[in-house]
Amino acid sequence: MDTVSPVTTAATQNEPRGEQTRRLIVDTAVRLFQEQGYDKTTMRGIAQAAGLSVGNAYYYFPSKDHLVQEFYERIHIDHRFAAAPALATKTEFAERLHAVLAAGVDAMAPYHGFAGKFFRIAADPASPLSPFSAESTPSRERSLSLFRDVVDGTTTKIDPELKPDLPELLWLAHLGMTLYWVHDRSPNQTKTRLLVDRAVPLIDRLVALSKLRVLRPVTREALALYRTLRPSTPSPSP
Amino acid sequence: MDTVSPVTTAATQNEPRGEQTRRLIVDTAVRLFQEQGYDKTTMRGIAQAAGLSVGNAYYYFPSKDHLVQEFYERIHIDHRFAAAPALATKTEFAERLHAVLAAGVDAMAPYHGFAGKFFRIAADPASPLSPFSAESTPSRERSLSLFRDVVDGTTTKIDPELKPDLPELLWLAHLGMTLYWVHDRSPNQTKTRLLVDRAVPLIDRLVALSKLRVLRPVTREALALYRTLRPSTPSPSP
DNA sequence: GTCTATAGTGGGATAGAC
DNA sequence: GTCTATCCCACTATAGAC
Repeated sequence: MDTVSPVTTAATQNEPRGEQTRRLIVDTAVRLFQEQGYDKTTMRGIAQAAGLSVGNAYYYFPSKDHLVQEFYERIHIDHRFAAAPALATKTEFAERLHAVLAAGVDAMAPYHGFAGKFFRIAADPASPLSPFSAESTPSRERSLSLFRDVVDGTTTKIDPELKPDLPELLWLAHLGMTLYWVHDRSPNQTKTRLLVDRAVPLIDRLVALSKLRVLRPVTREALALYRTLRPSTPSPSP
Repeated sequence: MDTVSPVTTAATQNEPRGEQTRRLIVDTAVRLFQEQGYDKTTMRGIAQAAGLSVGNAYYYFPSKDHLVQEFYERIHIDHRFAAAPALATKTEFAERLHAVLAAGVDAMAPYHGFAGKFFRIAADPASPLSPFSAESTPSRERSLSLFRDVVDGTTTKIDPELKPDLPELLWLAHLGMTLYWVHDRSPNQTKTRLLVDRAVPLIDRLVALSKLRVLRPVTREALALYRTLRPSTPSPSP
């Protein structure tokens, strides 16, 4: 319901020179995006509100789109924060997964209003902001580690054939959930929350069933296919 | 390998006046997009190359983005065309589905170069070009009908509980395939084609297995969840 | 209803002085 | 690192020709 966000971007002590300016720009941008939406917030507006020149903003961020990447950062921090307690205490796979996904929805909630806009940006595979791009490897890696944590920290028995790929598969599921969330117009994103509540037990059951004799060949083939076709680590841009 | 495209946009006989201009604009735009990409093609450029004024282009298309919607149209026509023979002759579910998906990849192939750009546009849920928007209902409906055709025309026995939702599910799978295709940098989109070749038998087996006793509850729950959460028909914009 | 010409607005991005 | 000035382009407005 209310925000989980602990992201106060203070701590302005003993900092590399431009770091303060950088933060000032991001803070202002984030605020304006929330107040007026992505499109109506102009670079001029951001610069003015921050008491800087436009050129200066571009000194730190090569494009307006790049300011969006800062959201990923902040959302991820909130996400980890909100998921931490459950990851530290729960041991069952389903519980851990549910906690992380639900925490994800909570972390994103404050930005739902203009989520479509930054989703639009992320959707372009040529964009450095695509979740699959080389440039976003660090943030992707951080996000992935959450799901590694889900898998590694559980006492639930998991098919050893599936286990190595499971974190990445869950991360993709999380991406899918986000895709649904972006399109979810229900109040407070109730439908996405319902999706999490009901999809997690399903996934849990599927993971359990994957060892089943009748399903074994299908599981094997699906996994093999995934390994063949999964996006390879992108080479850094030239 | 080579293009299937039969879309010669001729047939310029006895046509409502503006229809020719409209087509001229689209043809020019498509050509320029292919030659120089979406971003580098300007409205000025399109107008000039077509021998028209900018204002005239805007008379027919409210925005540059709207020109992209014409692609969907053309791709769909090519798609139907390429899929038609198989749909008329094959009777097995897997064969029919494979034909339609493979035809889809072929139909999109000529535009892969800048697919990311028009995908970016479609990704914004607020955009009228989103595949889920009210404004694109006709094109979505046309696309859906292809998959209805796949299901209705098969002699393969399909679980009656699944059958009514299957076309929409396949359409979503097609969307997913497109998402993969957009990110597929392999030459001639080999990986997407491989995905189709290997995913279709998997889907086929899953559809067959869905009746299985052990799986029945999972199938039921998954379907129920899908029905609850699937995007409702969007209300027309105010 | 179709089309031209022209002038103007606003905003993303850049060059180059300081 | 910061600023000012400038460019380019999507898009709008308008006034009028066919």
